[in-house]
Amino acid sequence: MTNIKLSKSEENYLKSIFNLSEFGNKKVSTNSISKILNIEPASVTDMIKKLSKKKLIYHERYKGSSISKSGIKIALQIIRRHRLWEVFLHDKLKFKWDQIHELAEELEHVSSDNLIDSLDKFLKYPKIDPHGDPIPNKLGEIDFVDKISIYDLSINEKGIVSRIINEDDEFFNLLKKLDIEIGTEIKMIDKIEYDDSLEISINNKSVIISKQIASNIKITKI
Amino acid sequence: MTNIKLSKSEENYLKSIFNLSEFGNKKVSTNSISKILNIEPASVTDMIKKLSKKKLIYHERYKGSSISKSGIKIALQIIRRHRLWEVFLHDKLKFKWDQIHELAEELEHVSSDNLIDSLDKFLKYPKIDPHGDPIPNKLGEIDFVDKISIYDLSINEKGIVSRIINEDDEFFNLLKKLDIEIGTEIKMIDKIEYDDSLEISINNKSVIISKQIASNIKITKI
DNA sequence: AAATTATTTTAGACATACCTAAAAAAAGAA
DNA sequence: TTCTTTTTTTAGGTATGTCTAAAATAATTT
Repeated sequence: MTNIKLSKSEENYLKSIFNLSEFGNKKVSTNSISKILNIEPASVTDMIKKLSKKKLIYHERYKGSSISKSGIKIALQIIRRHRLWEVFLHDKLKFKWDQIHELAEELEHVSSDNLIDSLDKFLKYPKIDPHGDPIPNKLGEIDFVDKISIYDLSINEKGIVSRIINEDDEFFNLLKKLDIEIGTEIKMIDKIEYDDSLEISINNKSVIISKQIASNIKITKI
Repeated sequence: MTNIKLSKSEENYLKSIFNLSEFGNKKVSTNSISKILNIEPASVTDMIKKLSKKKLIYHERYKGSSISKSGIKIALQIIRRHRLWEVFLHDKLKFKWDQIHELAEELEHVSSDNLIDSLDKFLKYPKIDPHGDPIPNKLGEIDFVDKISIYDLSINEKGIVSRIINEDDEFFNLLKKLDIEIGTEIKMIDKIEYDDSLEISINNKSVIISKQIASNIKITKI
């Protein structure tokens, strides 16, 4: 493996490009990278040239960028590091759910394979992070689990909360109040056509959640 | 507290200057910093100017630098972070003794008070790192323990290994073979005048260690 | 005390990763 | 299709942290 050590910036760009590309399937515009990283488009163009030269992405002038095989491989390792640190921060250091992302963003750039593999072992090889996102293994492989919208449950069907998409503070507090977190069992009681809200049961208590909340929660059927 | 966020480089310089200054008591030469950090003296001069402007050190042209009160405060926090990560790497991730320094060197620059305090709690507020060096608390206070040379034990007196100074691989392997690590109980059996070697007892087995080895091991009497 | 050597600083460069302003190309609207 | 708007790139600039070569100062030797 050609293991060139990337700078923190290069890693951040590569991760963003990977995320925007939907697993390498879509071309990514310069502007979209600019927006995600909060860096001016002109600077993004500079970095695109740099990553292209390293064959981590392909780029055609004025036509957007796509991530290469080796780019994907590296991006998955960065994501692996990020998510393992998130598990550590949440499960071991007892950080709240909405505080771990920022810290993991720093820790992910401390990149020793040895360190990450030991951390993985220490955490007992977790498959998902505290947001319900899957953690790539050493080889970059991901266990895909069928995640469906909460809407896809029929009346009286049950599911387990497996991913919570939104990350802001208010949303987090709301979910806490509702006793919803990753792993929570949910049963569909009723679908209210009028405003697309849902009546669901959590720990045998029935609550009504709005369309907006429901659409940010993914589940796996059981 | 004026909490200016320092760059990784600035932190490394400050830590080195603190270490060279013997707790702020000695002036530090540009050349000594240069040697420790493996950076040319000209570059060190540049950084000295920068840290002076921030009042973290004092500097008189051609006369050396000394670290300020606020510089010491920050240096101790960097050292705290470093040593806590070392405990984590050693005790939790099971890294060997001689591998932890390098990794902690990276992790120490991820500087969130919240993170470090949580790590401290998770590790149950350790007082010393795996090398036996004391860990400053949140306020920068250090528990000084009387560390004496192994030579100061009289015949039949006992002590606990509390610090191992040297860090190279060979020395580490030697100590492992002798079953000596931080916390090991040692009893003085005999002092051999001829070559200043010592006969000591470790776990009831008697061994002879050379002057060179003995001088790199500190103990506390019990 | 003068000469030599060592240390420290200045001066001028360079790479990285940003920026702004303006030009070039592509996309959308009239 | 031509005009307008949006996107992307180029050109030139800045701060950080490093470098080398040369000058200034301090320390040591003769």
